[in-house]
Amino acid sequence: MRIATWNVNSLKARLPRVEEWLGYAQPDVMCLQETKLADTAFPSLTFQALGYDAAHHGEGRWNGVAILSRVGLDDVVAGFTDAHEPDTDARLLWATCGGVRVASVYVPNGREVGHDHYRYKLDWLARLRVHLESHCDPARPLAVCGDFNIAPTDDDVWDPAVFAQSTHVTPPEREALAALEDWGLVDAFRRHRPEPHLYTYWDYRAGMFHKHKGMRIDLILATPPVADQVSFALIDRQARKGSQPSDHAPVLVDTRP
DNA sequence: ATGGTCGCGCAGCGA
Repeated sequence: MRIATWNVNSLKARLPRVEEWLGYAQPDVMCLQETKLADTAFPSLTFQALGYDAAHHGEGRWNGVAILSRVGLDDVVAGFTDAHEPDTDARLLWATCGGVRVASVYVPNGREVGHDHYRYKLDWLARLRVHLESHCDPARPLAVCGDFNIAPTDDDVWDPAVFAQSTHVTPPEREALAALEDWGLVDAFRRHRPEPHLYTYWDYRAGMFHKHKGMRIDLILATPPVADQVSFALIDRQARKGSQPSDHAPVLVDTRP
């Protein structure tokens, strides 16, 4: 099974590129983030015509996550299901696809260290960990895919010195990510591709993509029943090139049957 | 890097 994730930075703006990508990459499950669409504007029929069932959790101008699947799409749940206030943002969607519980996640950016949004980011990640503890089992197939807005290690940024004291690399953020791994998730791409300086995001500004100055912040975190079966892993840099690209590239992993 | 571009939506914010 091929599982992919892509922060598309507006599905309306990116639909032609997404259709093109589905055509040549042929994922079985595709998680999308930053669709920036209301549910009523989500192009379900376009994906249906390409052979994909789809679920979307959106709010309109910002955020928005989706899961496309051609191996079944069941038990769809949007957001957290706990006793706390519902998340103000559309950042989390669950579905079961081909026997794998899948989450499409768009972790808050954090904006600045010390900002209210930075606290929201850390709280959001802690809440995700609690959700895993209460709803999921690390012994069963699970893949949490999306834009985590965290570079797990200094190997995942082009110049750690530039990012010192910045969001995406701070110890509290990395510890929050490590807490997910402590529960039982494995960075499936990294396990298969250990070499440093492989990125999934490059700022549109200043020709950062062409200078190879990026960050690896889009992750596929999977439990061992999935992660142990990965046979291939790729960041598709081609998708970051050409006309009207997202500022993120898709990430995919293949698992053995 | 903190200039430099996008997307949204029509000013300026968020990333």
